[in-house]
Amino acid sequence: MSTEGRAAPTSPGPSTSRASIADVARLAGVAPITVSRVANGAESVSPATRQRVQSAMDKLGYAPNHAARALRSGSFGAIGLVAHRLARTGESRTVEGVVEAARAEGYTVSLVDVVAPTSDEVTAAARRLSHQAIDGLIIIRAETSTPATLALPPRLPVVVSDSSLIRRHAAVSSDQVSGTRAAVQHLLDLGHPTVHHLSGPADSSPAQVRLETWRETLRAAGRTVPEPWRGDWTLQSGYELGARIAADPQVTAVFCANDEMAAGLMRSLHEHDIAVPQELSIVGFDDIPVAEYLWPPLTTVRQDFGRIGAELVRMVLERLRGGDDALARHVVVPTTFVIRASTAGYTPRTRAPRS
Amino acid sequence: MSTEGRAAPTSPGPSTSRASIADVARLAGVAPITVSRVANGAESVSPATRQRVQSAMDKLGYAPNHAARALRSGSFGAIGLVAHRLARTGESRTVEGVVEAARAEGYTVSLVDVVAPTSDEVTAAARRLSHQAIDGLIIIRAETSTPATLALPPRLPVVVSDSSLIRRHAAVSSDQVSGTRAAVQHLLDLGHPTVHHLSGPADSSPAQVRLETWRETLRAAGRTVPEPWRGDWTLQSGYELGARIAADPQVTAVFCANDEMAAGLMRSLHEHDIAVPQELSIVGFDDIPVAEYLWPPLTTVRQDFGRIGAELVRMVLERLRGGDDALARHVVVPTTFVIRASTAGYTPRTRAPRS
DNA sequence: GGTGACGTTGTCATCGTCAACATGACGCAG
DNA sequence: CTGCGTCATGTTGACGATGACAACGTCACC
Repeated sequence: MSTEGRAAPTSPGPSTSRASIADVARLAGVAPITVSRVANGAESVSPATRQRVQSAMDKLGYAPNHAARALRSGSFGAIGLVAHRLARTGESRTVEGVVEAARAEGYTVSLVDVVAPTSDEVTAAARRLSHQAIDGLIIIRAETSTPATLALPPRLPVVVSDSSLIRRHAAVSSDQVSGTRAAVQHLLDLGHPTVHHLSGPADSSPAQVRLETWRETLRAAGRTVPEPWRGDWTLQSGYELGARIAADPQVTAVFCANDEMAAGLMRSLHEHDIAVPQELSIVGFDDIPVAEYLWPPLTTVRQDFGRIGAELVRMVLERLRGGDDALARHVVVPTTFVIRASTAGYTPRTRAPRS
Repeated sequence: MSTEGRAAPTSPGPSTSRASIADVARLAGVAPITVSRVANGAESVSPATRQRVQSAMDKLGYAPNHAARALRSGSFGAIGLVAHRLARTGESRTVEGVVEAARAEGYTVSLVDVVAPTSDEVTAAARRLSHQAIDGLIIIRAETSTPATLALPPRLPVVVSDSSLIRRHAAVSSDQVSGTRAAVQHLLDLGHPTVHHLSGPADSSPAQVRLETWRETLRAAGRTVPEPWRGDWTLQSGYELGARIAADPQVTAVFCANDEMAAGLMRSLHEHDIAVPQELSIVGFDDIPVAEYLWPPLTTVRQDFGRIGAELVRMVLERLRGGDDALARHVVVPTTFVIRASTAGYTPRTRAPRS
């Protein structure tokens, strides 16, 4: 009497008490292990038994309990992903790349975001995730200005993208240097005396790289390096700085650290009646979908975010399975310089800006 | 001799054999349950013991095994999320909303995408997820044209967004009807004899709603209903259809089913030398960040994707905890009509299009 | 000094699955 | 008819954490 039937769901959480392997076994009149064998493609089960088990499973709507399976096997089939502001173009496309690559490998992705890209926040997020069930961890654009050591669970494979953590962890990054160089050189080749820069926020590692490379390229060409303007990646910041850029007739070429700021800038120049590219050339970065359809179509540096995502997954899984330390620690994904119509040969700006 | 020490990690997967609660207990000289108590904020543990356990945990880098915890408690602390083409604006912003809301509730999000928004694909994705450890499921924009029943695990709370599955599952959707009506009415109020429509793909439920509402609004106003153009949400499709729209001098007002297509269209009209809004008024849908910075700034219907994401999470958790069936089955999130500069009063188009 | 209350810590059992080993049935060669 | 291999199926136990309950020590109070 005491062992008969299933106990009422008194103790465990308010969970969905789904059918377990034992229920199926009872209904099919077999041992639990047989059900397990059927559920897993299985080795040697007679067709008759298999059939009986199968219909019992269907009848009860049985789905294997992943927690139990993970507990038993020690692996979860999931990769953790920490991102910041994931609705932004680069982020969301990288996330998409990660998710697609993970799916191809039979993994799902556990996503958490951080409110601010500080070291503490990322640590907290990683901890939150490691309390979750994950086999590896990907951190996208951890724009920590203070690269304190992240307190991560030991033995958890970690791969980061474009961040100041590159030195401490395996990493995937875009070839920002080549992209930036191509962009700046393109403008110089067009005859512009120098190239101004609308940079990203100071705490962003990619922004720093683009800024540095821009500076170096100008220096290498023996040009004067003007003071850069500091934006925050948003369209609005590009738009607002546009007023200052319009007011300075020295500026004939601007390399923007991303396409959004370039778009905001172009809009502002429109309003100030400055013709792009006749009076002022603009280059962006990222190649967001709308870049090609702006007016004029934006010359920019294309990043292959999908590939970055795929590489991130590949590296995590490599570490997961191999365990070897002889693995590549840093993969660089090439960028492509795309010339459209927002750049043109140098001509001095003559017209006074309209206020 | 046989029972002493831990067995070499022969049997279970190649997993990271992290320290277990037993290891910590041994090191601290206490029982496992005490470690458990310390790990969980705990009730009654003496400061001395707590301290000892804490340092043992730190020393071993202990992190609780979530699989075991989930197995015991029956809940996973994770919400499954199925999305399609998640790098698109609406999708990525909704995902961001979901992730933020989930974090606030202490949940993480398990993300999978589907290659195509078919019923089969979504079912497969959901199954893949339910093999994962999730407590509830959110399906974003399942644009199934054939709303066959999804074969989902029983008792798994499911909430969908903007899809043809609305009838079968709890749902959150934008108030597309009001938004569309406001957009079309705005153009009619400006004196345009009728309003053309650049619609989304036929298999998209939101596209259908916008199309239907546009049609009804025109009918209610007693206007002729022109044949709609069919796009596929992309900038490119808007751009390509732009040639035809430019060629038809009857067209003076176009309601586009999303901002991307509107942007593509505007670019095309630029090239055909048709002035927006003087000769042709355009309204978009979504209010993507760049909409405000296009030239001219785009009049559009703003969707509150963040709120949609938050509502999705709220409804899933409600179902998860309450279990009551007396819960709201359908939440509508308001849209906002944002008037900018891409619409103007009606004037007949006189100039012949260029080419 | 004995008794009970309380606060701390431990024992046992359990969640669902699956690897390892054990058992049983059957067939076939010698 | 015996012995052994083969295949299908069953039994046992362990993965790690933790709820229920028990046991222990300490202290206050009568």
